[in-house]
Amino acid sequence: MDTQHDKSIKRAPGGKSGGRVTMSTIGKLAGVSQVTVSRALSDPAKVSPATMTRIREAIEITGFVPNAVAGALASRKSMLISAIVPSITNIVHASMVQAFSIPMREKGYEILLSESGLDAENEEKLIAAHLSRRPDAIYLTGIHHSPQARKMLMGADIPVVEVWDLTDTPIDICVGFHHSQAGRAVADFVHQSGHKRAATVSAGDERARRRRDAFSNRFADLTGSDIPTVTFEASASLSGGRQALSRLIDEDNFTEGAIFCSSDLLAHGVLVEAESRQLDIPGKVAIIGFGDQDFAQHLHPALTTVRVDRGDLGRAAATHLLKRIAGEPAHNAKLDIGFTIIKRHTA
Amino acid sequence: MDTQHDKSIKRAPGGKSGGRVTMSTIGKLAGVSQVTVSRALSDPAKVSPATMTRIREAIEITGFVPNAVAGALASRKSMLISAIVPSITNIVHASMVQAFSIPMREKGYEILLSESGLDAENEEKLIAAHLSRRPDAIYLTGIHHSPQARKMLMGADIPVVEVWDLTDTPIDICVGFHHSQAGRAVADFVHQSGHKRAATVSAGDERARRRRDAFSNRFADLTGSDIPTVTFEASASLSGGRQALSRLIDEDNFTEGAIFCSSDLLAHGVLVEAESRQLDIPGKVAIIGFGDQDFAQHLHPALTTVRVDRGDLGRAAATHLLKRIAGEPAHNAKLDIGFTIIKRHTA
DNA sequence: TTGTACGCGTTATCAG
DNA sequence: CTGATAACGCGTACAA
Repeated sequence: MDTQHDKSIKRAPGGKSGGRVTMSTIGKLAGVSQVTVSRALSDPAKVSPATMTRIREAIEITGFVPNAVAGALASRKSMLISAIVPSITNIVHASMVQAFSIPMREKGYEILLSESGLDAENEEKLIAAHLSRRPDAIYLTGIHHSPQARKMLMGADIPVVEVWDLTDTPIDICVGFHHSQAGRAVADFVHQSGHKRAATVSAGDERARRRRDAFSNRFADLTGSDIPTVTFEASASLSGGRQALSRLIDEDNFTEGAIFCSSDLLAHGVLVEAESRQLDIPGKVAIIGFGDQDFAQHLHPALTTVRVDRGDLGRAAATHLLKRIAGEPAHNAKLDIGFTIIKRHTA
Repeated sequence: MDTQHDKSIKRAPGGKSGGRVTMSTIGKLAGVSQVTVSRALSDPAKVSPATMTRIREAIEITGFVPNAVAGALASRKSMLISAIVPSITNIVHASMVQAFSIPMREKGYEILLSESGLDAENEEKLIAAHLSRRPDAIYLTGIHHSPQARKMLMGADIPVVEVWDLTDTPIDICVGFHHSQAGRAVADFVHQSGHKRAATVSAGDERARRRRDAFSNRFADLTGSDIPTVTFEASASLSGGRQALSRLIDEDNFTEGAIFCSSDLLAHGVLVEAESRQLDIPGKVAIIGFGDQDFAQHLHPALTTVRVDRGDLGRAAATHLLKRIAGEPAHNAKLDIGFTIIKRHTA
């Protein structure tokens, strides 16, 4: 169709008006070669102050912005980090990548961010798309990836950090905590608080289920009781929590015991519903959330929950990745960031 | 004499197993040239089924992932969209880019996302960094950018969409609403509800201030009263809201009237503090938030607030950008997405 | 349907 | 300190 555009560009090695401005353009203006411009930008100490000045001026008047695409191709370094998270609107993951991004950005890396929606198949496609941009490293959420994804990852030959979970067989680096451990710890906690019954309210994602199951199994071992559960396939919401408690009460006749929720949001919903039913908290019904979000401590009564330091986690992921990028062959590194049960007033 | 390809492959220094696999590699394996591989990938219909199969096999066994960096350089299309938001952990912006990303991703675009932290100088650096990767378009938050940033943006000659605010002089496309209009509307609303006094609790960012000032000016015009205010330079938080009300009461002797907060989070804090002081809501103290976040409707009493449809906004931004990318010369497009006051039980 | 030649805008490697 | 020249891996004419 419009070959005019192409032509004008091909023809433009000398032209500049509106045409692309490259290092050659700058060089011409400053009376040096393109290579010198490149050096001036990457290592100013290697060019004479005089030419440096002229180059600066040329850049200033043209508004030249170096083409990092060409740079990446030539140097085989993209200064790009690929990151894949389940959802960017989920504060858990948003705050982890945020913490992760800061040190990376300081080192000159940019972040290519995509959302997998917790779908392994979709994640695989995203990994392929990201890998095609030749990132210098990749940040993944969780430890479960399709076989094909793993293969591509290994083949890419770049550092990989898997966060928010732990495994004995990481692709490369792994920074997180054991979700099942957290579930068991909560079970022990509520059992020691004297509760004889328990229930769970959980989102459908794999890690939430793992916490829930670990909790249920441990609590069952401890008390012999069976543990009713409400699971959402959709994403967690406050109203979901309210409905969950209603179902627990109306369908499972659960009117006394501890309720372990897979997120503070769900816990908040359960709390709201419990209050509207004027249940005694934590006397008869105890509620435990997960995540220790900002609002948790301000609810009435303040929410007992499980805290994982997402800032630390993200920073640790960055630190380890940076080391690997720098050449340190720290394969199969595992870092357990742990968790803390924050006892407040709902349990 | 241009046997570059052969040379480069033979030359592969340290030639080990993990040598880079390119389209040439695939071509060799499939018995075709590099171009045919390129075509097979971009337009399968243009190669014979037989070669297509052989190429597929070669790709399969090598785990080849096309190099989009080289592709972008050659085609002058990066299929990359640059996005700059104040903060990724702010649900307002996270949900807008999320909505924006979906249609973009569907069209094959990837998102390069960075956080400016509401700092214009930092934003300028980010814009430069992003522009160096030659994105096909750019998504910016807000309408205030440094002169240098504007210059670079104009020079980049790519579609630009500015969201979450409105101006008569957009760089290119603009999708948002008038913050001052929202502030005035809230002033009218509380005035009509019969309040004779008002106060504001606001974060320090420019748009929040604009809403606050419009509110204050209008309310002052309407009632002649002066409007005490608490402003945070730090990011808004629930505890900030609590402190704000304390200050309003203790320092400004504000015990009756409407309080317009710059976010639901701050409003929640004010609400919590008001309840702990057992103030009559909305009888004596009315509280209006901003954002209509998920939790707003579930608070007790449910929070009256201002809603802006961020999903619509993000999608609209994507739609318009896509059109511009497709060649539509819709310069200086403005789209007012509007806002709604959601009356609930705090005002 | 397939291939050749070349350019995209840098960095890397040598020379000078 | 500066400059040729060759990659980097792919798309885009144009030919065959």
